[in-house]
Amino acid sequence: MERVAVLDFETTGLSPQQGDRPTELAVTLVEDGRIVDRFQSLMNPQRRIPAFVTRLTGITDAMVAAAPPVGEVMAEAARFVGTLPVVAHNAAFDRKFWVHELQRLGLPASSPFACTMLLARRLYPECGSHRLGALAQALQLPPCGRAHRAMADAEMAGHLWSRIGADVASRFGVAPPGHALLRRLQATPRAQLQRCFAA
DNA sequence: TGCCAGGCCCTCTTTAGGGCCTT
Repeated sequence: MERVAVLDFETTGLSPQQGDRPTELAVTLVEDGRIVDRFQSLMNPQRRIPAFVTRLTGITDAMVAAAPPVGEVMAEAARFVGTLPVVAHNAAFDRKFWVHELQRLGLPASSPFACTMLLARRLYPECGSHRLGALAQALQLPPCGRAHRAMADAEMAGHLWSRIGADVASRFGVAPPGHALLRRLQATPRAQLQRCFAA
């Protein structure tokens, strides 16, 4: 499979439009089913992290106080990702923070995003939950450490992306599918999947 | 403590409502 950048944000909340900002970003570069490179950094959001988010992620105000500012980390991450296509779990969430922060810096943010959650809903409807951790358990993906930390989740999503590619290749009898084909698949109603690959 | 937003998907739908998923 082609090289992609799988990313995961930890943030102060759900909406950059409401003032929420990233506290941590991890990126794994995945190629042919393997993680070939990694980027990770905490960042200082310059606002308090809600208590329930700290309970969820383990990331505290003290941890990010000593971290570089968001803009510095995002610029470095953008260089690391370059022109690679991007993958994330529930990509709509990560994409809005990626675009919002890069636009603040005046940097381009036009990378296409593929979503492992939308793909998993189509490919694994028998899974009761399509949360990242539940999918990793159901599909017996390799263990990745503490959930809800950026690198663990980026690695987990990378393994899920590789598994999805392998399953699409075997289920539909196609060569290892690329990012563009899987983006087309994630936007195709389940009942039309066979037609998608026959095209 | 649990909410915030927003896109997707399913159904008791389609001129809508509610659950899932991300932090």
